[in-house]
Amino acid sequence: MNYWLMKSEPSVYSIDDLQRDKKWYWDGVRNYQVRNMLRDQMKIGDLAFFYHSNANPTGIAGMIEIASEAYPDHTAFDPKHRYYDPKSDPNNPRWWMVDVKFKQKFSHVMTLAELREHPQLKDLLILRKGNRLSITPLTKVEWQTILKIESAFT
DNA sequence: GCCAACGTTGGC
DNA sequence: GCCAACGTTGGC
Repeated sequence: MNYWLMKSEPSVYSIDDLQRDKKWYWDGVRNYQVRNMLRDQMKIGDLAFFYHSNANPTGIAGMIEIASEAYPDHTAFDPKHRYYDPKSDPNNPRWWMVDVKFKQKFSHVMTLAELREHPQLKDLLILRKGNRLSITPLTKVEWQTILKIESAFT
């Protein structure tokens, strides 16, 4: 069982969209480091926080579950799609995606400033300067700390 | 909108 | 293989 944090711009796809859809595919990963984690380490049943980036407010908006093994990201094959990549060959796909399921929407968006207040989260990758990976792993302690912060609001 | 940080591209 | 130029991410 692994724990993740997955970023999405809510203007593209938000926790509310996933709550409506129940289950969706996580497309658009176009970074090799993220691709490798998604393809090689993500397992069905892993849990992830859904993070809203480039938003107001930005922060953790809810919890989701990985619902499939990785499979080829078909949006890379579609010339009309915003995530099209001519270098991804259907016979040897460069980019991969997983399915995700809605679990829970947080009572509030947990901002970076709020996360920074907790010493247990000092090594959280998204708090590190310059970290731009759209998917990052969390330790179990980090995962539980964030859940505990959230539960204090409910 | 600004800009720091980082990834990718391509000339050499 | 180096590295400058360029593009993208994402907080603020």
